[in-house]
Amino acid sequence: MAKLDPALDLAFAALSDPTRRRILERLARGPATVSEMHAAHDMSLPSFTAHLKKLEGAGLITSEKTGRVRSCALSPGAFAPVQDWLAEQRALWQGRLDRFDTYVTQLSEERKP
Amino acid sequence: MAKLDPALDLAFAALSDPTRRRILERLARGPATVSEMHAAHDMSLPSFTAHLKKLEGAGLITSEKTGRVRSCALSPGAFAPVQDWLAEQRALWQGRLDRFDTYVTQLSEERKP
DNA sequence: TGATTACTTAGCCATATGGCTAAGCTTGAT
DNA sequence: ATCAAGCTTAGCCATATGGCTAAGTAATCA
Repeated sequence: MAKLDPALDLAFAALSDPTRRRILERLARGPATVSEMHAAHDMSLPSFTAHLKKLEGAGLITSEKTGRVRSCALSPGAFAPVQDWLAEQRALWQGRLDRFDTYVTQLSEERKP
Repeated sequence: MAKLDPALDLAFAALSDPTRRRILERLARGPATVSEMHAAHDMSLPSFTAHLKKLEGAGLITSEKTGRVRSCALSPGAFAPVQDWLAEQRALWQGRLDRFDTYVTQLSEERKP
Protein backbone atom coordinates (compact mmCIF):
# COMPACT_ATOMS: atom_id res chain seq x y z
CA MET A 1 0.00 0.00 0.00
CA ALA A 2 1.28 3.43 -0.94
CA LYS A 3 1.68 6.06 1.73
CA LEU A 4 -0.55 8.81 0.29
CA ASP A 5 1.38 11.16 2.46
CA PRO A 6 0.11 14.39 0.87
CA ALA A 7 -3.48 13.42 1.63
CA LEU A 8 -2.56 12.78 5.27
CA ASP A 9 -0.68 16.07 5.43
CA LEU A 10 -3.75 17.95 4.24
CA ALA A 11 -6.20 16.05 6.41
CA PHE A 12 -4.22 16.43 9.62
CA ALA A 13 -3.47 20.09 8.89
CA ALA A 14 -7.16 20.73 8.24
CA LEU A 15 -8.04 19.07 11.53
CA SER A 16 -5.53 21.12 13.50
CA ASP A 17 -7.73 24.22 13.64
CA PRO A 18 -10.60 24.49 16.15
CA THR A 19 -12.81 26.49 13.77
CA ARG A 20 -12.49 23.77 11.18
CA ARG A 21 -13.20 21.02 13.68
CA ARG A 22 -16.34 22.89 14.75
CA ILE A 23 -17.41 23.03 11.12
CA LEU A 24 -16.92 19.30 10.78
CA GLU A 25 -18.85 18.67 13.98
CA ARG A 26 -21.69 20.72 12.58
CA LEU A 27 -21.66 18.91 9.25
CA ALA A 28 -21.63 15.52 10.94
CA ARG A 29 -25.20 16.35 11.95
CA GLY A 30 -26.18 17.12 8.37
CA PRO A 31 -25.53 19.46 5.44
CA ALA A 32 -25.59 23.23 5.83
CA THR A 33 -25.09 26.37 3.79
CA VAL A 34 -22.15 28.72 4.16
CA SER A 35 -24.24 31.48 5.78
CA GLU A 36 -25.91 29.10 8.21
CA MET A 37 -22.56 27.92 9.46
CA HIS A 38 -20.97 31.33 9.39
CA ALA A 39 -23.67 32.65 11.73
CA ALA A 40 -22.21 30.52 14.53
CA HIS A 41 -18.69 31.91 14.14
CA ASP A 42 -17.52 35.36 15.18
CA MET A 43 -15.38 35.92 12.13
CA SER A 44 -15.60 37.70 8.80
CA LEU A 45 -17.18 35.77 5.97
CA PRO A 46 -14.03 35.69 3.81
CA SER A 47 -12.02 34.26 6.72
CA PHE A 48 -14.71 31.70 7.31
CA THR A 49 -14.95 30.58 3.70
CA ALA A 50 -11.17 30.22 3.65
CA HIS A 51 -11.59 27.53 6.30
CA LEU A 52 -14.24 25.82 4.19
CA LYS A 53 -11.85 25.89 1.26
CA LYS A 54 -9.18 24.18 3.32
CA LEU A 55 -11.56 21.49 4.44
CA GLU A 56 -12.66 20.91 0.87
CA GLY A 57 -9.06 20.92 -0.34
CA ALA A 58 -8.30 18.23 2.19
CA GLY A 59 -11.20 16.20 0.88
CA LEU A 60 -13.04 16.30 4.19
CA ILE A 61 -16.10 18.10 2.86
CA THR A 62 -17.81 18.66 -0.46
CA SER A 63 -19.84 21.64 -1.54
CA GLU A 64 -22.11 22.62 -4.36
CA LYS A 65 -23.51 25.94 -5.35
CA THR A 66 -27.17 26.16 -6.25
CA GLY A 67 -28.24 29.60 -7.30
CA ARG A 68 -26.38 31.93 -5.00
CA VAL A 69 -26.26 29.51 -2.08
CA ARG A 70 -23.44 27.06 -1.44
CA SER A 71 -24.35 23.93 0.45
CA CYS A 72 -21.70 21.88 2.26
CA ALA A 73 -21.64 18.30 3.44
CA LEU A 74 -19.18 15.88 5.02
CA SER A 75 -17.35 13.70 2.53
CA PRO A 76 -18.36 10.19 3.48
CA GLY A 77 -15.36 8.14 4.52
CA ALA A 78 -13.11 11.18 4.47
CA PHE A 79 -11.55 10.32 7.81
CA ALA A 80 -10.59 6.84 6.66
CA PRO A 81 -6.94 7.61 5.73
CA VAL A 82 -6.45 9.36 9.04
CA GLN A 83 -8.04 6.58 11.03
CA ASP A 84 -6.13 3.98 9.07
CA TRP A 85 -2.83 5.66 9.83
CA LEU A 86 -3.67 5.83 13.51
CA ALA A 87 -4.75 2.19 13.50
CA GLU A 88 -1.47 1.20 11.89
CA GLN A 89 0.46 3.06 14.56
CA ARG A 90 -1.53 1.27 17.19
CA ALA A 91 -0.75 -2.06 15.55
CA LEU A 92 2.97 -1.31 15.42
CA TRP A 93 2.92 -0.31 19.06
CA GLN A 94 0.97 -3.40 20.02
CA GLY A 95 3.41 -5.55 18.08
CA ARG A 96 6.24 -4.06 20.04
CA LEU A 97 4.49 -4.71 23.33
CA ASP A 98 3.86 -8.31 22.29
CA ARG A 99 7.49 -8.85 21.38
CA PHE A 100 8.57 -7.31 24.64
CA ASP A 101 6.21 -9.65 26.47
CA THR A 102 7.70 -12.62 24.62
CA TYR A 103 11.17 -11.46 25.54
CA VAL A 104 10.29 -11.12 29.20
CA THR A 105 8.63 -14.51 29.21
CA GLN A 106 11.70 -16.09 27.63
CA LEU A 107 13.92 -14.46 30.20
CA SER A 108 11.92 -15.86 33.08
CA GLU A 109 11.78 -19.29 31.41
CA GLU A 110 15.56 -19.33 31.12
CA ARG A 111 15.87 -18.55 34.77
CA LYS A 112 13.72 -21.40 36.00
CA PRO A 113 15.63 -24.63 35.31
CA MET B 1 -16.38 16.38 29.12
CA ALA B 2 -14.32 19.42 28.29
CA LYS B 3 -13.11 19.90 24.76
CA LEU B 4 -9.38 20.14 25.40
CA ASP B 5 -9.16 21.93 22.10
CA PRO B 6 -5.60 23.17 22.50
CA ALA B 7 -4.34 19.62 22.95
CA LEU B 8 -6.13 18.55 19.79
CA ASP B 9 -4.76 21.56 17.92
CA LEU B 10 -1.22 20.58 18.87
CA ALA B 11 -1.66 16.88 18.20
CA PHE B 12 -3.22 17.30 14.78
CA ALA B 13 -0.70 19.97 13.81
CA ALA B 14 2.15 17.70 14.91
CA LEU B 15 0.70 14.88 12.81
CA SER B 16 0.38 17.03 9.71
CA ASP B 17 4.06 16.82 8.80
CA PRO B 18 5.46 13.71 7.06
CA THR B 19 8.81 13.95 8.81
CA ARG B 20 7.07 13.89 12.16
CA ARG B 21 4.85 10.98 11.17
CA ARG B 22 7.94 9.05 10.12
CA ILE B 23 9.46 9.75 13.51
CA LEU B 24 6.36 8.43 15.22
CA GLU B 25 6.36 5.34 13.01
CA ARG B 26 9.95 4.72 14.03
CA LEU B 27 9.22 5.19 17.72
CA ALA B 28 6.23 2.87 17.56
CA ARG B 29 8.81 0.12 17.07
CA GLY B 30 10.72 1.17 20.17
CA PRO B 31 12.76 4.00 21.70
CA ALA B 32 15.63 5.64 19.84
CA THR B 33 18.20 8.37 20.30
CA VAL B 34 18.18 11.65 18.40
CA SER B 35 21.20 10.74 16.29
CA GLU B 36 19.86 7.30 15.42
CA MET B 37 16.67 8.82 14.10
CA HIS B 38 18.38 11.76 12.45
CA ALA B 39 20.51 9.37 10.39
CA ALA B 40 17.40 8.34 8.45
CA HIS B 41 16.46 11.91 7.51
CA ASP B 42 18.21 14.08 4.94
CA MET B 43 18.00 17.23 7.00
CA SER B 44 20.20 19.29 9.30
CA LEU B 45 20.24 18.23 12.93
CA PRO B 46 18.74 21.50 14.24
CA SER B 47 15.83 21.20 11.81
CA PHE B 48 15.35 17.62 12.87
CA THR B 49 15.38 18.33 16.59
CA ALA B 50 12.84 21.10 16.00
CA HIS B 51 10.47 18.38 14.80
CA LEU B 52 11.17 16.35 17.92
CA LYS B 53 10.41 19.42 20.02
CA LYS B 54 7.06 19.81 18.30
CA LEU B 55 6.17 16.19 18.89
CA GLU B 56 7.13 16.50 22.54
CA GLY B 57 5.23 19.77 22.86
CA ALA B 58 2.16 18.03 21.52
CA GLY B 59 2.61 15.30 24.11
CA LEU B 60 3.10 12.61 21.49
CA ILE B 61 6.60 11.64 22.58
CA THR B 62 8.75 11.93 25.66
CA SER B 63 12.51 12.28 25.86
CA GLU B 64 15.21 12.11 28.45
CA LYS B 65 18.84 13.06 28.28
CA THR B 66 21.36 10.69 29.76
CA GLY B 67 24.90 11.95 29.54
CA ARG B 68 25.10 13.63 26.18
CA VAL B 69 22.53 11.36 24.50
CA ARG B 70 18.83 12.09 24.33
CA SER B 71 16.54 9.08 24.09
CA CYS B 72 13.01 9.42 22.77
CA ALA B 73 9.95 7.22 23.14
CA LEU B 74 6.28 7.31 22.20
CA SER B 75 4.01 8.64 24.91
CA PRO B 76 1.72 5.75 25.69
CA GLY B 77 -1.88 6.66 24.94
CA ALA B 78 -0.87 9.91 23.32
CA PHE B 79 -3.16 9.35 20.38
CA ALA B 80 -6.19 8.86 22.59
CA PRO B 81 -7.59 12.42 22.35
CA VAL B 82 -7.22 12.34 18.59
CA GLN B 83 -8.83 8.94 18.26
CA ASP B 84 -11.59 9.94 20.66
CA TRP B 85 -12.42 13.01 18.62
CA LEU B 86 -12.55 10.96 15.44
CA ALA B 87 -14.71 8.34 17.13
CA GLU B 88 -17.11 11.03 18.28
CA GLN B 89 -17.38 12.36 14.75
CA ARG B 90 -18.11 8.90 13.53
CA ALA B 91 -20.80 8.50 16.18
CA LEU B 92 -22.44 11.79 15.21
CA TRP B 93 -22.36 10.79 11.58
CA GLN B 94 -23.78 7.37 12.34
CA GLY B 95 -26.52 8.93 14.44
CA ARG B 96 -27.47 11.10 11.51
CA LEU B 97 -27.60 8.11 9.18
CA ASP B 98 -29.77 6.25 11.67
CA ARG B 99 -32.20 9.13 11.96
CA PHE B 100 -32.33 9.41 8.20
CA ASP B 101 -33.07 5.71 7.98
CA THR B 102 -35.87 6.07 10.53
CA TYR B 103 -37.27 8.94 8.54
CA VAL B 104 -37.25 7.00 5.30
CA THR B 105 -38.82 4.00 6.99
CA GLN B 106 -41.58 6.16 8.43
CA LEU B 107 -42.23 7.67 5.04
CA SER B 108 -42.69 4.29 3.44
CA GLU B 109 -44.85 3.10 6.35
CA GLU B 110 -47.14 6.06 5.91
CA ARG B 111 -47.52 5.24 2.26
CA LYS B 112 -48.62 1.67 2.77
CA PRO B 113 -52.09 1.76 4.39
C1' DT C 1 44.44 17.76 28.71
C1' DG C 2 42.73 17.83 24.30
C1' DA C 3 39.78 16.06 20.75
C1' DT C 4 35.40 14.23 19.46
C1' DT C 5 30.63 13.28 20.02
C1' DA C 6 25.99 14.64 20.68
C1' DC C 7 23.31 17.74 20.90
C1' DT C 8 21.65 23.02 21.67
C1' DT C 9 21.12 27.89 20.84
C1' DA C 10 20.94 31.90 18.02
C1' DG C 11 19.85 34.11 14.05
C1' DC C 12 18.46 34.41 9.29
C1' DC C 13 15.27 33.46 5.38
C1' DA C 14 11.20 32.12 2.50
C1' DT C 15 6.71 30.62 2.51
C1' DA C 16 2.30 29.47 4.72
C1' DT C 17 -1.48 30.58 7.77
C1' DG C 18 -5.23 33.06 9.60
C1' DG C 19 -7.20 37.23 10.26
C1' DC C 20 -9.10 41.73 8.23
C1' DT C 21 -11.50 45.30 4.85
C1' DA C 22 -13.12 46.79 0.49
C1' DA C 23 -14.82 45.89 -3.72
C1' DG C 24 -16.80 42.60 -7.06
C1' DC C 25 -20.39 39.42 -9.01
C1' DT C 26 -24.30 36.44 -9.55
C1' DT C 27 -28.97 35.33 -8.30
C1' DG C 28 -33.56 36.18 -6.32
C1' DA C 29 -37.03 39.19 -4.85
C1' DT C 30 -39.83 43.53 -5.62
C1' DA D 1 -35.06 47.73 -13.54
C1' DT D 2 -33.50 47.93 -8.98
C1' DC D 3 -32.11 46.31 -4.81
C1' DA D 4 -30.67 42.90 -1.45
C1' DA D 5 -28.64 38.44 -0.39
C1' DG D 6 -24.97 35.33 -0.62
C1' DC D 7 -20.98 34.54 -1.57
C1' DT D 8 -16.04 35.59 -4.00
C1' DT D 9 -11.81 37.98 -5.11
C1' DA D 10 -8.06 40.96 -4.15
C1' DG D 11 -4.92 42.83 -1.24
C1' DC D 12 -2.87 43.82 3.18
C1' DC D 13 -0.90 42.46 7.70
C1' DA D 14 1.10 39.83 11.68
C1' DT D 15 2.63 35.62 13.20
C1' DA D 16 3.95 30.75 12.60
C1' DT D 17 6.42 27.13 10.21
C1' DG D 18 10.20 24.72 8.33
C1' DG D 19 14.49 24.98 6.48
C1' DC D 20 19.52 26.55 6.86
C1' DT D 21 24.44 27.80 8.92
C1' DA D 22 27.48 29.03 12.52
C1' DA D 23 28.71 28.94 17.00
C1' DG D 24 28.19 27.14 21.83
C1' DT D 25 28.00 23.58 25.62
C1' DA D 26 28.45 19.38 27.98
C1' DA D 27 30.05 14.57 28.21
C1' DT D 28 33.14 10.96 26.91
C1' DC D 29 37.38 9.10 24.96
C1' DA D 30 42.46 8.87 24.06
